[in-house]
Amino acid sequence: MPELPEVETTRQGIRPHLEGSKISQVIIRNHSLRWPIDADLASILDGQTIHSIQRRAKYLLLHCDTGVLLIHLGMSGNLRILNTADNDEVGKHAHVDIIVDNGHTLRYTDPRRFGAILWTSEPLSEYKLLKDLGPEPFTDAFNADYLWQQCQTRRCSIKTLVMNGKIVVGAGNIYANEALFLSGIHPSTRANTLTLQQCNQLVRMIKTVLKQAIEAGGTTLKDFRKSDGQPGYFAQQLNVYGREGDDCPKCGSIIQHYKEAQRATFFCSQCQKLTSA
DNA sequence: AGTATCTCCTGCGTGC
DNA sequence: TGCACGCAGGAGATAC
Repeated sequence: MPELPEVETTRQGIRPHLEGSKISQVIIRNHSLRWPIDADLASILDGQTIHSIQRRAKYLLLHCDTGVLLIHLGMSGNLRILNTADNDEVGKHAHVDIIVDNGHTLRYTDPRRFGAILWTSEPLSEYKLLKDLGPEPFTDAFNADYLWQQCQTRRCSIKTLVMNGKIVVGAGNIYANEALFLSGIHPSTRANTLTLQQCNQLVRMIKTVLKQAIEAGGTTLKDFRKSDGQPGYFAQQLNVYGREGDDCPKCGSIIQHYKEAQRATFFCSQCQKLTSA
């Protein structure tokens, strides 16, 4: 399941093959993603140059001549770089091919179709899906004071808060679990009861765990593959996520599992005490 | 404004 | 072996 590290890994993988290239053909086999793909997308993109590929939250942004192509991988989306000449077998869920003039094809595959491919020619700062997003986790804007301020007016659990893209982007379920474990904070702790010191620790751990995951090439649980088809290796570094019943790597207690706001939540009851309800 | 719930979809694991 | 079923999950939409 692609979270920020997986999206960033994908960006780094596809960028060298696409930046500066010109789109020569777009094949859309299935328009039905989370939102329907623009019926005119193929003709809009035809002949445009991909100038740069950036990332905002979990959106990949392909800056073209007259606008930006936004790609979200959803739950099961995946981008691969293929050699156009190879004529690779088109899988059941290979919904879109973007063929460029340097011999490469960008193929979007997404079994669950929770992802999105959207076109916009308006400034990104005004684009609906991006304008209300919180800071990127690696920027200085995401710091202890900021998080603590955000916590003050909210009674939701700290795990829910951290996963809220309006607070900070990129901390999905896996990494929220991991960062809370490394911070020694119980996932159900009410946000407005966190101390500044806890916020400081949590901010540092979110940055740390996301950075380590990017360095490992992302987390491959079921279906994530990097753009070259290889899995990421961060799953081997997970302390609590998916490890219900295992020994806590810090203290040896048993890792617990429950649902917090509909999401699978893992923690160590010794290392992550609930300080207040 | 903040929070909880619903929703999209397919593949996989489980139990019979 | 096969089927029915439940579940996972990012994040926008919707209802309080």
